[in-house]
Amino acid sequence: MVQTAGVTTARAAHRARTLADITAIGRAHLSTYGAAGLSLRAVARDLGVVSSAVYRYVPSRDDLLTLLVVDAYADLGEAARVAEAEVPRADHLGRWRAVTHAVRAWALTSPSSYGLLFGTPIPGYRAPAEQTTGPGTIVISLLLAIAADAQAAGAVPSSAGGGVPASVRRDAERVREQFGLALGDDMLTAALLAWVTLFGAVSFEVFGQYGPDTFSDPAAAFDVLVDLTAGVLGLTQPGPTPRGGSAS
Amino acid sequence: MVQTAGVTTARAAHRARTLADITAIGRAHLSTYGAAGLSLRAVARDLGVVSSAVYRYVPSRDDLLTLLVVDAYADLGEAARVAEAEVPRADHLGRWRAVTHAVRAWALTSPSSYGLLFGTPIPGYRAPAEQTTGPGTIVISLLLAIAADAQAAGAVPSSAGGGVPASVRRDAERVREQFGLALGDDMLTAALLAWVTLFGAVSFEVFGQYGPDTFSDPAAAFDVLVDLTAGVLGLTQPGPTPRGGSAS
DNA sequence: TGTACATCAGTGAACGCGCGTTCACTGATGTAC
DNA sequence: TGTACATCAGTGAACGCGCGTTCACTGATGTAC
Repeated sequence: MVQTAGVTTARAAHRARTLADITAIGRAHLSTYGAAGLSLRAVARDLGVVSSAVYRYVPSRDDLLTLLVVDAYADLGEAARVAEAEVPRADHLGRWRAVTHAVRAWALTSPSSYGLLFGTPIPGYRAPAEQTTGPGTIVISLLLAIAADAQAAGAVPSSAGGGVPASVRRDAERVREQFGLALGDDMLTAALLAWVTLFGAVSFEVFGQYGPDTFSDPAAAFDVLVDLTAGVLGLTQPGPTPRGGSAS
Repeated sequence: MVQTAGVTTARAAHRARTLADITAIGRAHLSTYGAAGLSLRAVARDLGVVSSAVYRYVPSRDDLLTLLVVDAYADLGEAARVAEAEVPRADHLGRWRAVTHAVRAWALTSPSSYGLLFGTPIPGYRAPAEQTTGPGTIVISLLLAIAADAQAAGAVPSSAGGGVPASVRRDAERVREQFGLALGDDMLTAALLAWVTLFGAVSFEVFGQYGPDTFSDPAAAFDVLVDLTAGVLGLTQPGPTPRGGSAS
């Protein structure tokens, strides 16, 4: 049985299970009716319970949405983390591919959850930052860590033709502090490009924005994009074990 | 007064105006209630008319959505076309910037229309391809035309590290035929990257996916991304008038 | 120019539906002594 | 181990609301002769 840590009464166990059921049903409804069509009454119906009963678990419809948002971020983050952890640390390109593939795979299996996180905002609903920033930050953290490791190993990113304007350099400084990573401005803007491209590509595919017959093999097209952005980052094939690569 | 071509009775003029009013109200409601919350009754109320009256103009709720989709695509396409037309033909980078800036500007002024086109699909609604493919294809056409001109003028795009797989090469061939443009595989994949990045960046900004304080000047960050992708395409500053650039 | 008929815009009532949320309640589970 | 009380899960009725769509209708506008 599912149990939370520590002492667990039958009541607490039941409560945890019911809450998990509600989340699961909510996620299913999300894909059928969309976020705007998510309804506590319909969830109650599927749970086999009278509509007012779910108010014992979820204070309001918007709180159910928040539950689903947090759940989705955690799911996505976990998928990316696990995939990335399986690749040798020194294989930066491999780690990069692992994260991007994990994001795409997760999005394709949970398109509506993906839409909840990265699609059109729901009018009248605002995800509470306190519960959201933690799990919502995992993927970008992984990407930036890889970029930092690659830079330390000597990777040279492309730089923007026009140079990096002052305002963006200041923003970059803040990001460096927030994540505690030593990343050059060029590497950071290259990582920004890669991040944006990753989610742009996944959105196009998941939301059906490519024409219906544009790609016979969307996975292959995705790989081309990933490799192109990896090139901008200066990531290369594993290469001979780098012992003590010189960082600038 | 607004008139359609040819003979126009007072009734026809009134009809055209009312239909335009319905579209305008629909667009406004889109931003307030979202696509899923768009309601014929609410539109009728704002139009100052009983709910059944709008059925004289729009056969159903979904048809109103289609009206808005087509309207939005046309609007976006027109904005991009006008902006691009103002730049000298030989200034490929300038044309590229014009299109990307126009897309971003349009999205920021009409976020909900942008969301309708490029956000989460609406469950149970599928835009009819016949009415949609024409106007929905303008932006990518403009971008590909610029890429083709740049290639003809000798621009050298970056190529993907792993090479372009066979399936994508076949897809590329189909795109070349569809648009009637002579574009190398590398240039085409670079254009794909740029296209995806453009809409990825705009979506992140319009949908509020960047953290709240990530960019003090989002326009500057956008420019960095555009310049980076322009670099991948091999676009450069205008340069001396190219008379008779050698195309392969 | 004048009349007779056809077309169309808008009305008002009705259909059957679903929604979020509150409230007083019953009965089961948990806890303190 | 046994009892008395507190906590909690779930019920059922009710509130007031909005929705899409259909239908028979009135009265104004357009057209053919």
